[in-house]
Amino acid sequence: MTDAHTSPEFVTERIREAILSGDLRPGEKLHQDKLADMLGISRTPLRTALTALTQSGLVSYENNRGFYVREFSFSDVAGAFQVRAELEATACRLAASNMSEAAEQLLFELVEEGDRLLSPGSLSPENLVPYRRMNVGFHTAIMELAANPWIKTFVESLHNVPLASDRVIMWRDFYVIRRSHDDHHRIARALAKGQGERAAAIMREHITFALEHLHTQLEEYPEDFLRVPTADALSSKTRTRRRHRRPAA
Amino acid sequence: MTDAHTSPEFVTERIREAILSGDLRPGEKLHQDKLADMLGISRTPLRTALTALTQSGLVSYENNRGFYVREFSFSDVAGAFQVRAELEATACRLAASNMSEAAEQLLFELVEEGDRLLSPGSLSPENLVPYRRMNVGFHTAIMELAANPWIKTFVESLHNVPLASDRVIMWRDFYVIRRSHDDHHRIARALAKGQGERAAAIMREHITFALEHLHTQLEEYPEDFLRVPTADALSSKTRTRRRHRRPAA
DNA sequence: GGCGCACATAATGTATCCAAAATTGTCATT
DNA sequence: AATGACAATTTTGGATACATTATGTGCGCC
Repeated sequence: MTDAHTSPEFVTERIREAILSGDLRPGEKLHQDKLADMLGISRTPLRTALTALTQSGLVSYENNRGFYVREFSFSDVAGAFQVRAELEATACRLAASNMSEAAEQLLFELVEEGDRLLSPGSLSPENLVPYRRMNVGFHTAIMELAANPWIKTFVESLHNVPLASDRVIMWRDFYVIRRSHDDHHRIARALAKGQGERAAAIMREHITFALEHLHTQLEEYPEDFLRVPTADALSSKTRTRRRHRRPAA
Repeated sequence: MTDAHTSPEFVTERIREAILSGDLRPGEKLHQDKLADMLGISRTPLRTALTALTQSGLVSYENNRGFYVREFSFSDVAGAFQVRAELEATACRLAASNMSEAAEQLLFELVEEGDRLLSPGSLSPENLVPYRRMNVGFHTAIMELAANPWIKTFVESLHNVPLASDRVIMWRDFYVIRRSHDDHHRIARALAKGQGERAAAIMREHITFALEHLHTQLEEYPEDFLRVPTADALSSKTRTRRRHRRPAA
């Protein structure tokens, strides 16, 4: 079991994963009875999960017509990168004024961790998850140093936009990764020296380029991004709940 | 009546108003039974409203302990202004590339409307609401011209931070308003000429100054911001629903 | 007299039930 | 055969009942 304590919390995460991973397809109707059955809960907690997801933008809702997996256009994705670039650039600017010994050290440790993972000259599949963790950690650390909770909040919600999340990255071309991690180096150094504006500029470009690169990748290898939904990804491990049954007819 | 069609939508708005206006005080416990009774609905739609408000940040929630009106520190408010300044500045930069005849005209009409309202040399109380509408309209128009839905989404959610919303403004000093509206003039002109970077700079300062001014106002006239909750602001106009009652006690 | 445990109470969380709305399918009419 | 109205069915929305978790109180024990 995960450490989510109440079922809405739990199933929210579950459904979010299903949507981001493509198991639930954009536009698909989220049938309350069926979903509740699959997840082994009743409709009440499911509905709270769905309204939460609606607010966070992953799900759309129409009055008396129910919930649907929200569809994102490429322009939505592009917009998410644009805003993320600005927000994280701002985070750099702010973080520069809040640097401490400990903060500096944390950033450099993360960067070194990245160096270790990339040192073989390629990113092996088993290092992919650690690298992603390092990457998320680096960006998160800066947003926390910025000491402005809104930045982190909004960036997190942008990570809910399917292709804008860090789960899709460009592992095809090692040079791109290396260069991207080089940005991390420079950002860390700039922050350590209190060069907030410089760090911001590098960060803006760091993210802007990621969008550009995603765009070219999408055109060259579109199949990489069309996830085929696995059959019954949502069926719960717990026995499927026995539903109310009328005595007889 | 508002045009909210379903009861969660309706009561969400109702509770949001109550919180932003100060009728529900920061930190106050949101008792489900009592609130549902006051609003004349059952706990089910109330809970969906509360989870929605939780997601949008106005309400906090603890597992099995219920909902509370979220408390904001001044630093939260300041952070909201900071981020809003960046987001709306970005909106200007983007809008500059999307200007059309109609867009230009819309902005100038809004600015002229503001001129009319300020022409008496002071802002009379009955013009306060129209001026606020004009102001919101102006900022919204630019965000829409930016054609990046995330900006508008996030800025709207920042307006949920009590003192960061446009409902609190500095009507004490007419010169401040006049100068603020002068910013609108310059922003409109800059955008019309395609000077995105200039518009962005003005907008950033426009909002940054609003924070600074709020800060000084808070120190000088703190009583203006301590709203005394009206006795039973939430009791519904419709007859209060008769709740389940135990036989006797 | 203070601390802690146990029970009572109250409030939250979830399931079920009922009502209202929407969708679908059928039939009659043109 | 196509279209529109109407009925049947499905599905959602809301209310209530039930279960579970927190909390407050009192009693006993140390």
